[in-house]
This record gives sequence, structure tokens and C-alpha cells, in this order.
Amino acid sequence: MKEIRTRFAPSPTGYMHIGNLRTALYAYLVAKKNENGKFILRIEDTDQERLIEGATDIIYDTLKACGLKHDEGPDVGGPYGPYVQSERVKQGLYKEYAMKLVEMGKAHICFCHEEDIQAQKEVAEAKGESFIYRDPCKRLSKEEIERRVASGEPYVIRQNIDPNGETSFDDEVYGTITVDNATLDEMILLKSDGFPTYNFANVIDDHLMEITDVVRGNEYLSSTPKYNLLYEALGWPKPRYIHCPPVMKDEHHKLSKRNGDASFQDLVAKGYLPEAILNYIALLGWAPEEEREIYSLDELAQAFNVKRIGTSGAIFDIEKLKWMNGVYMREMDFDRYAELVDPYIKKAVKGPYDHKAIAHILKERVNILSEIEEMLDFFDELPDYDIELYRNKKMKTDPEIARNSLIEARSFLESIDSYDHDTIYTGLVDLAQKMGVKNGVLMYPIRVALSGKAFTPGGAIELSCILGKSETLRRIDIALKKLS
RNA sequence: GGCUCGUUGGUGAAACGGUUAACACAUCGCCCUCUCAAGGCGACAUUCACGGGUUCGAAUCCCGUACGAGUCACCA
Repeated sequence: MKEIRTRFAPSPTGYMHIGNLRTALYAYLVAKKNENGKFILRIEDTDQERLIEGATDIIYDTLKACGLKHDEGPDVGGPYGPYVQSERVKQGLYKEYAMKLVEMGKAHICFCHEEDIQAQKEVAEAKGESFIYRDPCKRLSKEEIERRVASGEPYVIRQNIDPNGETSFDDEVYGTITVDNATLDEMILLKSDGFPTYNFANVIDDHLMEITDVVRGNEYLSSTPKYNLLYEALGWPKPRYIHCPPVMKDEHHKLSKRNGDASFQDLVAKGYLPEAILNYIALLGWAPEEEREIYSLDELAQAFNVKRIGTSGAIFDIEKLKWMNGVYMREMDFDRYAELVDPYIKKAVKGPYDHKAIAHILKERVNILSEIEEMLDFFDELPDYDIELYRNKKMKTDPEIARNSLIEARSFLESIDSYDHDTIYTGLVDLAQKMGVKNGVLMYPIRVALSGKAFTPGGAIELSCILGKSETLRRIDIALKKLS
């Protein structure tokens, strides 16, 4: 069986947005589902005006962070290079093929001005007519063309399309799509600056790089027939097409970096894990056969099936990502977790407290890393709080009861020598029993006294262990003073 | 406007002519519990955009309507 080759072909124009990343993921999965599948990175920088410095590095960094390792690309090389289109332009590659098409009568040289065409289009639209550009340059004589080219007049090369008949293609996701050739416009293949358009370059490069499966967004669905006409003109085999539905921001809008919608790096900065992001976006537009949602990248490659990619847009739901990120956090190996979380703990806690122990109480409670700082803000400095905090219906306490609990707890805590979790726990539970109250009546006030907060990561005993005996007693004294 | 595509609960979605229309997130209860989380249990679409048709039987097939998206760039 022929080797499956897919490619991710972004243009370096800024941040990596989520829809783009998902396309890269799917392309990767299509390739890696097969043992010898190859995933190729190609940089499409044919629009010299939109290039943004550093954008290529963002692409490399994102793929790397996600574990989407490419087998061939500008940075890793490969037998089909160069993998950057601007470098291929220098080799005269695209112009050569464009001229070949002109010779075959499948394309022509055009001297028209962009503004003229635009004006004609506006007139037509104003009249409510549909506009297909009929290029007068098609009727120019060979001599005139040669003369004008020789005189240095700028020109583009346009595809020739016979308006008779129809063109159809099979998409693995959307099925067979047929269009009337009369509705196809004769697109520009080679721009006047000598660079190819995406429309042309992608056909040439996909063929030259022997891409077998073209994975891309469904915005290309309507131009695919034109690409196929090019493949046919050149006598090349067509790839399999896998068009993906869009990732939406809401019902009506696609996710776009333009509106400040979440990019991959924004999400990482907010404390989401790359593997969770990847897992989540895999599920936007694709559903596994099994009733399961948590998949590592390798598992995704195993389970992936193009036939189960959907056709309608999927809204990106940050709430579900948050949940999934939490699953990854909770299931993570503790040592790795402690390491991951440590910078955040360091930022929030300067005091001499055991960061490993803090990581422990955080483990089951954090969904995204950026929540950590606020969760730990009471360690260094006990916040000022209202004694009404001690009133809690469920815990059956109020300021009066809390005062009594704290007095009893204080004398017990002061009396013990080994200040560890088990000693404190059993002692306090015994105490509650002796006092004839539920554990909460004793524990809740202690936790509030130690943190000044209604909710904390960790319970009273865990917090007390981390803070240590003297700090615990100090904070209880503060509480007692407030309550008296 | 032309062409192409799409439409199952708030969200992601399953179902491939016959099920009480899965499952997950969110939401709401209850349980567990030293708070909150986590975890456990339960509730949540008499209905699959709408209208016709085919069929013993339709979310699933066909036709139409509505709404939405994409595209019609010397952007990708």
C-alpha cells in the first residue's frame, strides 16, 4: 500500500489559532493512523505583504508543544524540499509550470488591472447580477502578448476554464460535490510579482511533495473543483480530500484571532495544558467510536477515523476544556504535577512553607493553572475578614459557637508535641466527640481562622500542618480577639 | 445576488429505516465530607429547523421552505 502523506501548510501571519491547530492535528492523525504515514510541514509565505516576523517560530513552537512532530519540513529537511514556498519561487518552479499551462492552452497571460476588474464587479453587483470575469486578454494575439511582455508590462497568469460541462470531486467528509463549470472563475495562478497564489502553489506543491491526503478547512470546498481542473490539465493524480468543518466562536462566527479569540498560546498562558487542549479540539468535529473522551495523542492516532468527522461547525466551549484540563491535572503523576505547579506556588507563597504539601492540597482542586495564585493568597498574609464568616448553616456554627470551638482546639493544639496530620486529626475528632458536636463545628472555625476565607484548598488540618504550630496558634489568637 | 455546504437539548455529540433519542460538559437536586473541589447517585430533548412525501414504520430516504455558514481577492 502506498505511503500516506499529509501536510500542514500554514502561512506565517501571526498566532496559531485553534481552528488552524485542529486542522494540523487532523492532518497529523490521518498520517499517523498508518504505520508509515508521514506528516509534512510546509510554510506558505507567498503573500509577502502579510508576513509577520517570528510567526514561523510560533508555528514550530506550537507543533512542538503539542507533540505534533513533522517528518519533513523547513527545519528538519526531507527529500522534497525546500519546504518554504518563497524558496521554491527562487527556483522558478511555479513560473515554469504556469508557462507550461499557457503553452497547453490551459492558462493565459493577462494584463488587466486589478482596479478595472474590481470596478466592473461593483457595477455588476449594483445591478444584482452575478459576476464572472471574462478576460479580454484571452483574445490577444501571440505577437501582442510577446511585445507587451518584452516591454516590461506587468502581467499575471490566469487559469483557463471551459465554461461547458461540470466538475465534481469526492470529499471524504462531505461526499460528492458537483459544480457547473460556468460558475467557476478563472483564477490567477501567478501574481505580477512572480509569486504564485495559494490556489496554484498548493496544487503544484502537493503534487511535487506527493501528498496523498489533503486535509484543510471547508472554506476551500468551493475552490477545489478549480484545483482539480489544474490536476487534470497537468495530467497529475488527484489527492484524497478531507475538508474539515469550522470551529466556531458562537453560532454565527468562526473562531478568529482577529477578535482576540483564544489562540493556542493564549490558552497555554491561562494555564491550560497542551495535551488537554489537543484532546479537546480533537473532539470538535470528530467523535470516536467508543464512549470515551480522554485520549492521548497516540491513542487519538489509533482511534481516528476520517469517516467520523462531522460536517457542521462546532462551537468552542471553554467550560468543557476547563473540565478536561482538570482531568489531566488530577490524573497527572504527582512529581510532574508538583514541578508544573511550583512556579505558581512560588508566585503566591513567599513564606517558609512546604511547597510539596501545598501541591498536594492543590492536586484535586485545580482545573487551570492560573487559578492557583488566588487560591493560595492567604498563606503569606491572613486577610482581614468579617466574623460573620463563622456563621455557616451547614456546619452548624456561628461566631459564638466558633469562639468556643477555637478555645478548645487551641488548648489541644498547644498541648501536642508532634505536629503532624494524624495526631491532629485524631485529637480533634476525639475532642469533637467529647464536646458532643459534629466534626464540622470544630473544623470549620479552625479553617476560617487559619485562612480568613470560606473556601480553601485543603481542610483545617492540612492547612494547620503546612502553617505549623506557632503560626496556627497565632492565627487562632487573632480569631479569638476578633470574636471576643 | 450566483454557486457550494450545513441545521439532533445551553455546548460537544451518538444513532447509519424499528432504542425509553447514547454519552460527555454545563445546570439543578441528593449523598459523601474538616470548607471547596473531586467522587457517587439522580433530574434535565414526548422530540431531532419547518412543511410535505415514500414506508407497516423516518432524526435517519426524497422534495420544498426557512435560517445559517463558506466562496465568488494579484489572502490563504
